[in-house]
Amino acid sequence: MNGFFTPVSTGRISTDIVDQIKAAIREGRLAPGDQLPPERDLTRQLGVSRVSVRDALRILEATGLVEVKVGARGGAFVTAPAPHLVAEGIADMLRLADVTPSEVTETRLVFELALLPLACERADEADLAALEEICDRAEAAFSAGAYDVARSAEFHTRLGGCTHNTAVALFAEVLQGPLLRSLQQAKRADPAAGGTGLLEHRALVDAIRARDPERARAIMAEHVGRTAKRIAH
Amino acid sequence: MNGFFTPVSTGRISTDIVDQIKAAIREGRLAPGDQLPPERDLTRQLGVSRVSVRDALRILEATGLVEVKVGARGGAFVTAPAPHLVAEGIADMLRLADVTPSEVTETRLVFELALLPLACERADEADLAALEEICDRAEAAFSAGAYDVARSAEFHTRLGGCTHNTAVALFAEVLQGPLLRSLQQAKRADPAAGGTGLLEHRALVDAIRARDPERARAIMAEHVGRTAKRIAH
DNA sequence: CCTAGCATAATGTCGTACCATTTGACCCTA
DNA sequence: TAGGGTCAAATGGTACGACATTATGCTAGG
Repeated sequence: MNGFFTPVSTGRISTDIVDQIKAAIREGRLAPGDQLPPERDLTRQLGVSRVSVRDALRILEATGLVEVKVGARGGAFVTAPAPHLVAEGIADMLRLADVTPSEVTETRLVFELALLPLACERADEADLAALEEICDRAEAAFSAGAYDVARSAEFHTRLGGCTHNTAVALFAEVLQGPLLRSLQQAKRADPAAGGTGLLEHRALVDAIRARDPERARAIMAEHVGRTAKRIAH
Repeated sequence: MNGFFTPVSTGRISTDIVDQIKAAIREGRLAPGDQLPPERDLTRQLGVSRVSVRDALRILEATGLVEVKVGARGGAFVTAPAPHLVAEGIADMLRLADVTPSEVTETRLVFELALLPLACERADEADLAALEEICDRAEAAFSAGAYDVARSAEFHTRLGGCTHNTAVALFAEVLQGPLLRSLQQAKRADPAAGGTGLLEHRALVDAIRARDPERARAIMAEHVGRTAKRIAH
């Protein structure tokens, strides 16, 4: 006699709508760039009120699955992926989880060391050129006294891109974000540290160009290791 | 709980509210478990309409920062971290980003290999016991023909916990989720593979108990490497 | 014929009022 | 004391209207 009745509806209408649209995306009925019907149309098609539709769109937007533009020819568009949104979400979570900056730095140490062999193997000329260019700009900024951790993060993020593995690149980027705030304070306390870091960035590019994972690992261990020491825990 | 929030001005109102509450959480004025004022109170405190407040709550909920309960004594509560929410978000994102399962597996390979030295160094008796216990249950399930990738994921997630680094553990967990679907298909194609995997899990625990990072790395490389091969890309 | 500027329509955003639903707390009775 | 019923607090949902923003097309003047 069990199992005769099934739950009639899952609590909230908006989550139903979200699930429907997510499913449509998963199954390829909606692809990035596609436009969803206007709110007022969805209201009619789904037989719900505009508020519910809006709620659903807010959720999808927060998840990074759609982007909403206002005005004529506006509306909800299925987005190409927006890594920075996920990065921010993870950052929020890390903060809530009472993750200490030193823990994040340790994670960086582990992860960036591990991806170096891949980077050495796969980096192409475009990658190397991009890294060099970042170094150039960073050094110019340093001379002008405008160097900050954001530039350093740019280098490390691009380094992740050298693996030509989207997932690795995404995580590399994510690991930069949460740190910026606490690092920015550390940097002010020790403004000279930036110069050494820049030299190491250069050396790192050379090691990758030479396809020498061991040398790259040694440099990176020193480089991020010093950052770890600079962070009081 | 009065006077916590100030009226808003620019852009989309809901995002302003989200930012205010996020800031309150970041600065510790709101901690996990705390309850936000009711929608209608926030409406008055912020000088906006319920629609905006609701939008903000939906966004915060989708981000995993608050949980909304209905009914008396209900309302919006700042949540303890909800890794599975972010994991799901990342899964969606990875799908959209055209990340192939083999790319995710490669990331796992890189990351899990790198965290082994930490795990070997820091695993305590409780960690080892937990891993053994997972192995026990997995083997029992295997004998009963009920072994699936979720059990394997459990082992790998707990392995991340052995580093005693919250951030590392979180990433290890997150990396399991997106794969489950595609792996489930692969497993069906080769049901015998599970047994070998279980033996390797045992061997891995032994290596960690012996504080032998090299042996652990060798086993893990073989273990995840075979998974990588099993995934067509 | 071409261009600047304005009118218009499409679309999301915000506000208000009202009713429905859920759920815990309290009280009342057997 | 146990059980159930009622109440109140809170979110969930609907309807309608007004406003803001933007692309497009039309018109008037050069």
